[in-house]
Amino acid sequence: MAEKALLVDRMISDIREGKYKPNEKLPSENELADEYKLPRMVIRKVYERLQELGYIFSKQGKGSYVQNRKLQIPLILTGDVSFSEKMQELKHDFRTITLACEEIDYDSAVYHALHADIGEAVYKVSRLRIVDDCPIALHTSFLPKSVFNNIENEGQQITSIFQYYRQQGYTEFEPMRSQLSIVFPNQVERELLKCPSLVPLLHLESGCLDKKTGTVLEYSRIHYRSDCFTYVI
Amino acid sequence: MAEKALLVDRMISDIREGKYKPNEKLPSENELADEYKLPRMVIRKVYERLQELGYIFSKQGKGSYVQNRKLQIPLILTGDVSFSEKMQELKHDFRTITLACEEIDYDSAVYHALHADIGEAVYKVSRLRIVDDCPIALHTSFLPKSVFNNIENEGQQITSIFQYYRQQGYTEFEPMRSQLSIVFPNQVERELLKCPSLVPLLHLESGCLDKKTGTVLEYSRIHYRSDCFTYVI
DNA sequence: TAAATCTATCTTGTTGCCAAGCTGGCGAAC
DNA sequence: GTTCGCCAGCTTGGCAACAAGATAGATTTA
Repeated sequence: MAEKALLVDRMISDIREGKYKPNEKLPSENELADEYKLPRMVIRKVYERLQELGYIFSKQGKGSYVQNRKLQIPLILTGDVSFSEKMQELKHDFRTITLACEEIDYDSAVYHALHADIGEAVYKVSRLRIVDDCPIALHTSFLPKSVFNNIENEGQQITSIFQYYRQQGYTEFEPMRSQLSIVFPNQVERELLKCPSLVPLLHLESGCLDKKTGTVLEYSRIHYRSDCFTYVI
Repeated sequence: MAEKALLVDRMISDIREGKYKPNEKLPSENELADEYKLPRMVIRKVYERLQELGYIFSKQGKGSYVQNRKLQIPLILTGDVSFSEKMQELKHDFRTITLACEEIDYDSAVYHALHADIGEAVYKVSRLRIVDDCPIALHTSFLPKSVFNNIENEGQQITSIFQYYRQQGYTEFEPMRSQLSIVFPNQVERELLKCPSLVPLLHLESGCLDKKTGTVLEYSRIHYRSDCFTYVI
């Protein structure tokens, strides 16, 4: 089965180097099987893997084709510039869809990060980041009602959290230490981000403090598609 | 085929939550197939996926078993503390194996990063980082001979690059801006890091300057196993 | 001639059967 | 009683034959 992994590596190199162009038809499974003297099932598994990694797509009865390459956006991970501002600087067609704004049940991890008590109301604001019509990040913010007391009405309108801070009178804020990890998308994330199951997501957990009072304004979890970004730290 | 992805998600949750303990035998393919009323091939694909993600292993004639979970090491990505020093602080059994120290042919990316001219000699030092007998990172440093003129003899002995800087008289240095991306391991990386093909690697590209003169001391590429770390930035 | 239909042959997708490996139990041999 | 060997029945692994979809060209039909 090492043959399979080797062939996958090779095909990915070929696609990245442009030996196969976007939308170009790849050799049929039988052709490749003959060429490499391997059973067709091995080639099938290679093609299935390439599909789930997002490099190709296959159509029954027709063949397998190279998928269009994704855009590569350089993204500054540190610093106190908001996501919206970062994107607009890069002159991409950027927009945000607010998926939900609702009060959540008690969750120890979230409440602990916000320094919130059990009784306190906390709102979850989920937003989908879309660049050039391609969903590229899922942004979930947790906001305490004690800090943003009209959140249930205003939450839907938020596109940039930093802008919202300023509207609420918090002009100087400070990002908290971020935790970064790599995960694979679950079903909901696969659907929202329109990505196959083997596209790793860069998961960033962070928060934001009010500089004056030290109050925790926000705790956030962001999932970035790792195939759309190069990150700068 | 959505059934497959769903089952994979579910089994991963079950394993992470400890519903299946390490080395515990999982239900046989036929048992699961009967339980979920799915063809055995679907279950087979689920188990194959879990294998390549490193969650389980299968033995022909015996069954499928839960893999021991990997250690989770919090790793500070920024800052000017060396990898060796970071590890020793965390009281892990840490060691480094130097795989190679050799002059490289001209490579535009490397030479550009080092501000080196075409004629100049550049050495590549490859090191494997091992924590608790588990290889967890592959560290490739590119060092110009003009800065480290006895590198061909001393390269094999380097375990900590920062220590080597100091030995060579560079006492104050400054990390350059790092680029971060997510990749899957190629064959060499799979073998060295002893990881299956679907463990994402966190690829960190960086460099180091001498603070006094501004000379580029080093350009480095590090591949971390993403399943062994949580990163702090 | 032109349009419709059929068919051969290519593609990817699916399935069921058999091979290979392991284990425990039964029974023959000593 | 003990040991060895055989075999039935489980496991995972692999493959070949078949199904289903697409298409181009020949054939039929109006």
